[in-house]
Amino acid sequence: MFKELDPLLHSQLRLAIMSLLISVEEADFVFLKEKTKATSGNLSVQIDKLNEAGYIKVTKTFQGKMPRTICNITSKGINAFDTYVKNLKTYIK
Amino acid sequence: MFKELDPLLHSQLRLAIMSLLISVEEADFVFLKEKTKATSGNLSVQIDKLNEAGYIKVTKTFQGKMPRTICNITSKGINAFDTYVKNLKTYIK
DNA sequence: AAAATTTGGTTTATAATATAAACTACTTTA
DNA sequence: TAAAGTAGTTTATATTATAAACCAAATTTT
Repeated sequence: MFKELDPLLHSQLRLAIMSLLISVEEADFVFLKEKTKATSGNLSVQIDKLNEAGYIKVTKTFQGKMPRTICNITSKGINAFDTYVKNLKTYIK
Repeated sequence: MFKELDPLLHSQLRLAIMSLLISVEEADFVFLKEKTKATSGNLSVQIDKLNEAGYIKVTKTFQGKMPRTICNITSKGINAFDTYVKNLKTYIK
């Protein structure tokens, strides 16, 4: 019947982040913030959660003198996203 | 870009309830409980929320001597569900 | 016919989550 | 050098989801 929905992905902002990362393979904090229209605080927290779950990889560098946070999706993340979408379809079909 | 997801529908259990009601047009508490595998308490609360939003109509009757709670989806509910699905696709496409 | 169990729920307490607001540290501009 | 901007993080709070406890009536068991 209905499949379980990964609670980590069943969140509007985290899903948006993953959706972006799956298509671009690399995005920084500013880019994600613009695209998702999220506040910095919310974005920061949700990036952390995805990172801790191993769904994305976060690299903190400096662009000249300014900090820069780069995110990439991992294969684990791609997998989780695909499964989430598959399971979601049991609800909306 | 990404469309807003109705928070009332972006919940695993409420989405499952709506998904069921959209296909059967009438279901009682026991049926919904079986199909969703939810606990009674959780189901009771979520039915209330959908009812208060006007997404479903709840009718409490008696089946012989036992109480029976019947739920139907409303046209407002059908609309909200359709919009939710449409908006969701901006994330998973 | 009591006692125990089941049915069909509701209410309440608690844990988890999302989000905004406040803050930090540094840089650039006036 | 003071004000404003950038790129975030931390913390506090409001919301949500969920489970546990409860209730009233019906049914079954002993």
